[in-house]
Amino acid sequence: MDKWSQVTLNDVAREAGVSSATASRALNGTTRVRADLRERVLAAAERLAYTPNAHAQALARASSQAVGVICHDVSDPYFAGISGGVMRAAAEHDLHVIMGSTFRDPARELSYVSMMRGQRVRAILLTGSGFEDRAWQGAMREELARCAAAGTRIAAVSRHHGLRVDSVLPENRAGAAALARALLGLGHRDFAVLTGPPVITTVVDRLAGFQEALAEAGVRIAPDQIVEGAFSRDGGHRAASELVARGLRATCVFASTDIMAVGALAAFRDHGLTVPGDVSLAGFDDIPVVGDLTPPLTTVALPLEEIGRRVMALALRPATAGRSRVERVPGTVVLRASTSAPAARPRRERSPRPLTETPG
Amino acid sequence: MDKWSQVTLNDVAREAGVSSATASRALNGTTRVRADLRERVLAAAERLAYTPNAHAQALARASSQAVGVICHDVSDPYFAGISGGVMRAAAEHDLHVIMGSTFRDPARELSYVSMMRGQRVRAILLTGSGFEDRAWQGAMREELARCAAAGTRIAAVSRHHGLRVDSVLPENRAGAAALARALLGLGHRDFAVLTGPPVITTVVDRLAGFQEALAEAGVRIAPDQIVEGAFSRDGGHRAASELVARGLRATCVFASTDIMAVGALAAFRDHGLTVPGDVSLAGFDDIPVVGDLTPPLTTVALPLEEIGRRVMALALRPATAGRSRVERVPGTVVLRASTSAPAARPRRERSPRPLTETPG
DNA sequence: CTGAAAGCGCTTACAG
DNA sequence: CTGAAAGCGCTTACAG
Repeated sequence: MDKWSQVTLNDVAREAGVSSATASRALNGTTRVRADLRERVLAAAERLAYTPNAHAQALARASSQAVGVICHDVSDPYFAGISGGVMRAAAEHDLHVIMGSTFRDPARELSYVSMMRGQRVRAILLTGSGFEDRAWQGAMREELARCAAAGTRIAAVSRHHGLRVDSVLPENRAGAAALARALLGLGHRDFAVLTGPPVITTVVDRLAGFQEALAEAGVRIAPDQIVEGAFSRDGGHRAASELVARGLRATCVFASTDIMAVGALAAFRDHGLTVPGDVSLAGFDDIPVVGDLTPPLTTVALPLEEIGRRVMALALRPATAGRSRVERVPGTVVLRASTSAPAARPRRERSPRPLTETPG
Repeated sequence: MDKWSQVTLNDVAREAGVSSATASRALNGTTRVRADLRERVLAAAERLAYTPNAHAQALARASSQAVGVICHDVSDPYFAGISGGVMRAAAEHDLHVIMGSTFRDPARELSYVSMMRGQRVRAILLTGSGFEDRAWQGAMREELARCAAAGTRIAAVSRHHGLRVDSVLPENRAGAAALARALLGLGHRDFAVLTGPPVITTVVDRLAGFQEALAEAGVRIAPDQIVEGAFSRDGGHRAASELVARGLRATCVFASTDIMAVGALAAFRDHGLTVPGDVSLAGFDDIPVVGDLTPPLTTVALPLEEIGRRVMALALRPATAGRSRVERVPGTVVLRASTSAPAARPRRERSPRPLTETPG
C-alpha cells in the first residue's frame, strides 16, 4: 500500500538469480548478456510488473527522458495547435513532456525554466513569444546560461529579444506586411488595428510589419484607430467595441490575432455593423475555426502543428557553438469573405447603432 | 559545458562552510537551523544559482512533485479547456505537470500510465473518456492497481467502465436527454445524430441519453439517420455529408460533440441547406467558439476549466478505502439560434443541392 | 542545533 | 559475459 512496495531492480535480480548489474544490463540491452540469463531477467521483470524508477535512472545516468514546454496558455487555440505538434514529436522520440502555462506572467516563465532545470530535462521549449522587458531579459539570459552549462538545450518559437536561442520564427512582420498589401490591393486606405499587450514581441512585430507596408503605400493609421486589448476572444470584443466608441473611421480592421478577430466579429455584429459590408476584418494565425465563421475570416495562416514539430526538432539537434540557429516559417495570406473592397457609399451608412445597446 | 558542471548541494555546503545535512535543512526549512548558518547557506545557494536536482530529491524522499495528465489530444478544444483548468490548479499547488496525448490509441494510454508510474508521480489524471474494450480494461485495471500499490493517486474525467477510479463525471447521459427534451419542445419529431467512435464511453452515453428521452416521447431515430464519424471538425463535416447523401429526413440533427457540429454546420451550408431554416443543429460541450458561429449553436454547456480543476482536486485528496468517489457535473442546455421549430413547409424544399457540387 | 553515515534505486567503470 | 563496488545528489534517522 505504501511507496515502499515498489518493485525494484534488486527484486527482479533476486527473482532471476543474478546480480543487479546483470539485471540492469539485460533490461537495457546495453551490454551483451548470456541469452538464458537475459530471458530469466526479462521474465522476472514481467512477472513482477517491474517499472524502473525514472528518478533513479536519471540520477545514475545524469540525464532524463523529459523535455519541458512552456507556453502562455494551453487552452488558447494558438498554443493548443503548437502543443499538438510538440506532443506528436515527443511521442515519436519517446520523450516525456513537462508542460507549464505561464498565463503570460514573465516571472512564472522564469520559475518554470528553473524548475525544469531542476528536473534536468533534455531540452526546454519556449513556445510563447518573448517579453520586451529589459529586467526580464537579463534574468532569463542568466537562467538560460545555467541551462546551457547543464547541457539542457533551449529552443524557442517566436522572437525572444536579446536571448539568442535557437528559434523557429513565424514571419510575423513579413506576414503582416503581406496582409497589409493584400488589403491595400482590395482598395482600402483607412485602417484600424486591434493589438495586444505591447510587451509581447509578436504584437510588436505584427503591428510594425503592417504599418510598414502601409507606409510604403503612403498610408498611415491614425493613433486613435489603434486599440490595445487582451489576447483573447473577449479582449477582441472589448477592443472592437472601444474602436466603435471612438468612432470607427476605418474601412478595414486588422486584429493581430485570430482569437481577437473572433471577438471583434461578434462585437461588430452586436453594434449592427456587417462584415465586410460595413467594415472588413482580418486576423492572423488561421486557428482552426476561423474558416467556419460567417463570414470566414481573412488571415495569415501559420502551420501551427508544424511549428511545434520543428521547435522540438531544433531542440533535439545538438547545440552549435557560437551563434544560434534560426528557422523562419512564412505565413500565408488567406483571403476569405471577411474582407472585400471598401464600400463606395458615404460614411454615414457605416455608422454604428447607438452605444446604449448592450453588446453580446 | 557538460552535465557535470551542475552545482550540487555539496558545493553550496562547502561554500557556506557547513555540512550538506545542514545545507539541506536550511534550504528546506524542515528543521531549526541556527540563524547565521541558514543565512550563509541561503546566500551561498543564491550566489551559486543552486537548483536542487529534482531526481535526487524524488529518490531520497520517495515521492515527487509531479502529476501526470493523459488526454486524447491537447489541440482539441475540449481537452484544451480541461487542460487549462488542470494547469491552473497545478500552478496553485506547485505541482509539475507531465502531459501525454494518446491520440485515442488505447495502447498509448496504457504505456503513458506505466511511464508515469516510473516517474513516481503523485497522481495521474485520465481526462479522456474510457474505452469500451474488455481487454484494454483488464490491462488498465492491472496497471492502476500497481499505481495504487505505489501510492500514486488516480482520478478520471468521464466514465471509465470497470475501472472504479475517483471520477468527475460530466452528465453526458442526462445532458443529452435534457437536450432531446428541449428539441422535442421546439416541435421536432424527426431526428438524426452524428456520433463518434462507439468505443468511447462518452459517445455511448450521449447517444443513449438522447435516444432515451426521445423514446419517452415515443420518438425513435431511424438507424440510417445515425452516422458515425471522427471526433473532429472534418469528421463532423464528412458525417453530415454522408447524412445528406443518405437522404436527410430529419428536421433536427444532434452532433454528439461541438467540434463535429462545427463541421456539420459547414457541410450543410456547402450542400445549400440553411440552419435552422432547413434543418436545426445542436452540439454538446459548449467549446469557446460555438457561440460566435452563424447561427450560434445550441449545445449542452460543460464547465471545462472547472472540470479540470476538480479532477485535480480529487486526485489531491487522499484515497478513500474501498469505494471510489464520484462527482457529477451537470450540463446546461443552451438554446441558441441554430435550433428552431421545424419548418412547416413540405420536405421537398429542404432537399439538398445535387451532390456533384464540391463541399468546402 | 549539527554532522557523519546510511540509504533512496539505478548505472557503469573496474576487475575478474 | 558477470559481479562487487562506487557513485549519481539528495534526505533523514541516529548520535552527539
